[in-house]
Amino acid sequence: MAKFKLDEIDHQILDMLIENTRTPFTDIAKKLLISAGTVHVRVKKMEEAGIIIGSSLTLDYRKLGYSFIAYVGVYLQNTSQTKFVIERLNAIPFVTVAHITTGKFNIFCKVRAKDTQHAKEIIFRIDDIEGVSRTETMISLEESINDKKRLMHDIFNQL
Amino acid sequence: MAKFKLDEIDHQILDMLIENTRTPFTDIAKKLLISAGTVHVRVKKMEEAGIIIGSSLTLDYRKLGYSFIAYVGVYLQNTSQTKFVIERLNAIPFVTVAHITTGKFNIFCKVRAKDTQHAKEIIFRIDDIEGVSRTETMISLEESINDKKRLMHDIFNQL
DNA sequence: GGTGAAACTTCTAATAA
DNA sequence: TTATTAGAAGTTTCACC
Repeated sequence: MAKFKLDEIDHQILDMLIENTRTPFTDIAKKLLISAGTVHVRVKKMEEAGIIIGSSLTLDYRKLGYSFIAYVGVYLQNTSQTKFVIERLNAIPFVTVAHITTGKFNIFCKVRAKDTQHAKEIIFRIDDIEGVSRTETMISLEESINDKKRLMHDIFNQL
Repeated sequence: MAKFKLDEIDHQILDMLIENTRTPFTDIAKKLLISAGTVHVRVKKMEEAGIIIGSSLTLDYRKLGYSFIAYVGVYLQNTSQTKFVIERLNAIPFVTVAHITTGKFNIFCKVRAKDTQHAKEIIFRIDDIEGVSRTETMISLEESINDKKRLMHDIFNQL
């Protein structure tokens, strides 16, 4: 995967858009002392380059009644079953993230649920997938850090 | 945390905006056979209710040279150190997520890095935090599932 | 609640520098 | 690459259902 070169202006534009996707280009232009047209052209280029994949809303799932987060480590009987198990995981509602991993677990996933009862149902469905030998659940008591914006800063402040 | 009641229209609006935050309200209105003003008012209400917290860009960090993802389980010497350790974690660049958890680990975090060398530096910084007894790293070989959009569907298709 | 239209703001593409 | 500009498009408000 090729590394794409962004300059300071691109960085600032991304910074403002990461904070709020709907920031008007005119506002960005004013702040960076460039024209709105330039902002438009640069954003378009970053989209074409595939740097900007898309945009999404951040919702408060707790307010929708979904306050429960757990990470579930999955042990497989055999790694050849990985692809199959991922497919099955993908079909289980409320499994929002899954990674194939090295280390302790073969697959590692994130579950969002209403409460412990609801989470139990989801985790049991994971346990029941053919090829899963056992799972280990880590319940989140608090999401203490979750900061996309800072990652951008970290990337740009690297030497 | 109170549960907020969203109707089918709100749901559809969120669905379209989760897919692309910049979807014009006029497009949404056309599709849902309501007026753009209504879309505007409903979005504003969801923002005021705190359901919509904000919006953010989705970037391809691999294209920026950051292809490495790892999850790090942190064991503490004593849970009373949790708050302190979280603060320290927050000061380490490229630690993008951290949860306080029950189960195996006391704290669980996600690291985004350039490569294994870079990741090593970050993980060593985590190991060095006072109060951390040891860590366990799970390297992501593949992010197989990561779907916010589906979560919304799951929530709305619940009985 | 919702609508439709007016007033206002922003976007976008073409042209020019 | 960037700036300007002007027409197109989108947003937001408001009087009225």
